[in-house]
Amino acid sequence: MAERSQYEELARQISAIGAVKREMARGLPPECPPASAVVLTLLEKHGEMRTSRLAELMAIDMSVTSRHVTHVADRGWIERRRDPQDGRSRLLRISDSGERLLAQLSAHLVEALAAHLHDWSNEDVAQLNTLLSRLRTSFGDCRARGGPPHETTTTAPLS
Amino acid sequence: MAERSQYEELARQISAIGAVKREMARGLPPECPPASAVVLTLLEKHGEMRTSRLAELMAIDMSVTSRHVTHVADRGWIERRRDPQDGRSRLLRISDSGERLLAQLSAHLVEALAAHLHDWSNEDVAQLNTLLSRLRTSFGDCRARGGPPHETTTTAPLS
DNA sequence: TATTGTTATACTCTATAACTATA
DNA sequence: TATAGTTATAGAGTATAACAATA
Repeated sequence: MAERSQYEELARQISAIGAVKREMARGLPPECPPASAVVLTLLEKHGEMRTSRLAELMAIDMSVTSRHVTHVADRGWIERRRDPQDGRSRLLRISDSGERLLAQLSAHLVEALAAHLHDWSNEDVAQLNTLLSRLRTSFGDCRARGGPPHETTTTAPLS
Repeated sequence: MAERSQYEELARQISAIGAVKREMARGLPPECPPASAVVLTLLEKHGEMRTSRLAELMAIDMSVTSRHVTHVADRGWIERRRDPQDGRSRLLRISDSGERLLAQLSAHLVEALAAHLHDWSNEDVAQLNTLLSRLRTSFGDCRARGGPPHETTTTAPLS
């Protein structure tokens, strides 16, 4: 159990992380807001999935997810088809065009992060990733109750 | 220097932390959006300051800061006066009413965090705070070039 | 002329609720 | 009746640009 002042500090840090987020979002291609990049990233990483699953991974309401999906689908970056086993569901898959865009986004992202985090070791970044993943899990990942804990983490859980 | 996949994972984590942020914001009093809570927290912690300084600490544009300040000032939670030494500047100070509200907010926050993070040790939280602070510093704190690095951190830097 | 703060406008992201279509 | 997804509406947050007052 941590101390009160630590909790207050954590709240401040989380609140202030938005500035980093906005900085990372700078220089995205036109018509590709941050949320679109997230959609493409997740579809590329996890493969074809339903809209509801994507909403879980993004930890946002499905209504919002639906709008983001429409945005990227309208631009041909993903393909959207009916689930043959359930006519209500839609199956989402990244398209070739989306793959190309994502490769571009990823290159830009890595470049930006490498510039800012040049003095971070492999272990530093891994540790931050692990702690952030654990933080999200501790908060129940809010609405993301679908998958097992720590699913989005590539590093081992903190001992 | 970290690896590409770690950078991509970090971008995902930072993007997803918004869900935690929203969860923490739940249950705030009416007329007190998260940004107002941040304003009060910073004025209580750092004491009287100018609007431009507050904008630096919040890492947002001064135009946005001005709106947040007006919101809390309209509700009597802060006092706003002209700087006697520079008629252009405004000096901001938390009021008694603001102090009382902040105490309430803080209690609520600690309660929520304690509930979710009951299995986090003191050291876990401290480490996350340190890494987040360092992350913000590495990103230049964006527009917060005013103060020395790590100023908002209460814990020692990572060795 | 430069700086501090304010206001107007526009954009992104989010949630709730009402709705359609399918199970 | 319940569920997957869509759309309408509203609210919070942010940035840019134009502006006022002061230095």
